[in-house]
Amino acid sequence: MAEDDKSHLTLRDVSEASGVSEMTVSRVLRNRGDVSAKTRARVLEAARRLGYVPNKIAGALASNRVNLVGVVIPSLSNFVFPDVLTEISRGLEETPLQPVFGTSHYDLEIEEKVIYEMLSWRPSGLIVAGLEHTDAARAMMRNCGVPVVEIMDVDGSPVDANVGISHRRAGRDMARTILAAGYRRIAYMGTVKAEDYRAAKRLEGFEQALAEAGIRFEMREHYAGGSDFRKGREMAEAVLARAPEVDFIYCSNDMIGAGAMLHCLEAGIDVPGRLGLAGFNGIDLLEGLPRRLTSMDACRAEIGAAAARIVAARALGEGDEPQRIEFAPRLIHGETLRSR
Amino acid sequence: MAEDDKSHLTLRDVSEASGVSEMTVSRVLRNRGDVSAKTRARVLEAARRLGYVPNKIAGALASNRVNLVGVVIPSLSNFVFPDVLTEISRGLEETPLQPVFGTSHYDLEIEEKVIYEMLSWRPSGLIVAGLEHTDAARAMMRNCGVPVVEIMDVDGSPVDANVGISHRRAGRDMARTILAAGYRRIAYMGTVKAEDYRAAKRLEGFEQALAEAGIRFEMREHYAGGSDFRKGREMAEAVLARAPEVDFIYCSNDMIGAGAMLHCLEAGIDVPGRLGLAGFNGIDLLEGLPRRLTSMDACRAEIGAAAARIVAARALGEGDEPQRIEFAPRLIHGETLRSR
DNA sequence: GTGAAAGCGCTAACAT
DNA sequence: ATGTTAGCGCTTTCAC
Repeated sequence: MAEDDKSHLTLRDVSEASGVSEMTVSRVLRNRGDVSAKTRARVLEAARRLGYVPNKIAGALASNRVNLVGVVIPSLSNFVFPDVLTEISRGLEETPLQPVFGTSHYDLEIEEKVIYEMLSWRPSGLIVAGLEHTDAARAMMRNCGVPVVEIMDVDGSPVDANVGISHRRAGRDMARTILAAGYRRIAYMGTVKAEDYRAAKRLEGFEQALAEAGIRFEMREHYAGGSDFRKGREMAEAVLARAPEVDFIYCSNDMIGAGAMLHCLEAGIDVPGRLGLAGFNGIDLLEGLPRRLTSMDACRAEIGAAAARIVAARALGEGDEPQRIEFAPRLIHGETLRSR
Repeated sequence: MAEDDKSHLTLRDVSEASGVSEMTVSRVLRNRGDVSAKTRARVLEAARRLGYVPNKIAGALASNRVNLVGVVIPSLSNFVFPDVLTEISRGLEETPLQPVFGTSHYDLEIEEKVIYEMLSWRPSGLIVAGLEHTDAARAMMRNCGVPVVEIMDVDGSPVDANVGISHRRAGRDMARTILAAGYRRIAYMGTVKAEDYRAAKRLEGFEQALAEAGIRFEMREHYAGGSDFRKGREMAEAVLARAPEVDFIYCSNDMIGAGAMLHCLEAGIDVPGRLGLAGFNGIDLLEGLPRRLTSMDACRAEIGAAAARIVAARALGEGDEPQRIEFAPRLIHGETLRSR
């Protein structure tokens, strides 16, 4: 392996190996312009033989085109976001665009840094979860010159395009459904994370609908950290111990909702007769639990797909997608809400 | 906003706005070399005022340094990988390196393309799940000139560094544990995906240990697609209908293991007395199910952290990490294996 | 159909 | 402590 000492092959190496000018080699490798079949074959053969991998850094600088789409989400350890990412990737598959992910850990300062990092690569577009950002982040997004889509949430003022659901409305609708089913003594179990703006909006909408019916939460139980079955169990137990009159627990997400359900079934509590339960997100992985949890679909697949379409359309100048899309969260009428 | 028509600000703009040479502006923005406090302040002020975002494409080309680490995994819709990603990110946090993710959908051809794409950005390192790759992919990784860490699995020949567990051994150990507990009529439930090499290796190790005890599977039930509770339930039901004598079901992952458990409990089957169950991965989100599933920890947090350390050490030329690490998968002795 | 020249926005290396 | 020069590896543009 007495190769040259330079760490990477360049177009020039392929040019020399094939006896074709750099320019034509470049054309062949990008499938651009007319190149005779013979030349093309010579070039491809040389490139393959050498194991040439084009340098996109140089290409991007020269062409001022970077086929990357930055995607900024709060976290990966939450069913919701991998789903959205998967859908965004799928939506970008038929385009030259490639998603690049970054996470903010539900921290707007970190989010600002991540957005800055992403923009410094001059991507063709940006997809960011949520409508809450630092002023600096908002300014960057406004001035970056590429399409920006804020996703998941529509309750607020987007910088540019926006695709999501109204979490306030999701909370309100769920409350009305629960009230219509006859439940009256309602408790809440949710995260304490003030930075989970969407959960907070759902709660707000929920409380508003309760207020309209002249009702207030019997109690609210908060938790920190990740969401799992165990936490849901423990919290449900605590709620029922402290407020045994409660006849419904509204949970900020499906994991703790499912945990609560497991606790209740084990404790011999009649669900949904004596106690109703609801979560949020419509996690289908949970199908197969003893009872199907009543929940609300966050439309994350649709949101990811739509965001990908909008970015692709704007970045590639094709089609013209609507720039504001609000999906209607669909109630998933499981078996933890009595149907009356 | 009658700004200039050029889409992005350059160093030159900041230079002109601050009356400092481009070079010094560059130094300030990178915290390199000595710059007087006064000049530094002037530059920073101008940069902030203009909203300048450096162009990393140009910087990378000029410096021949790209602080990106490519991470290639099969899928995001599988608990395992988000976990590993999170740990890799965390491990890279204190370094200038940034992870960039790509998924192969368990397809080696796609994996090859993703690796090619990643390498074309000239990253500082590469982390790839698994030891199975196309020849072309292997060649690229061997010649790319940056550290490559293959993770998750150690049963095979790595191109460069390697961190993982032996899935063959994991399967063998689990089989021995099960046999030691007195189970003899064993069935398998797992994916048909031939591309899930690690699951296949576990199965292989498991069968080998069975063979050593003169035992063969009573039956094997395969499924396609994602893993969820429902699938585990349905398959367990099918297994027990067709082979009622079975006293243990070994499941290729925790999700279907948990589904099987839920089915058995509901069907009034004594677990683990009449029937034992085991999965793989040690998914802690599942804690809180009616029974704790016996499983095996895949050490994914340790693997992610170690891979990050190796890449960082090699890319930044600090420390010297071992280049081959095999973790020992730890048995999680749940409540679905009788302890005798 | 092919090639030569210029330059993308930065940074390394060398002045001063 | 600050400035000048050259050039990273490609693509654009224009000439042939």
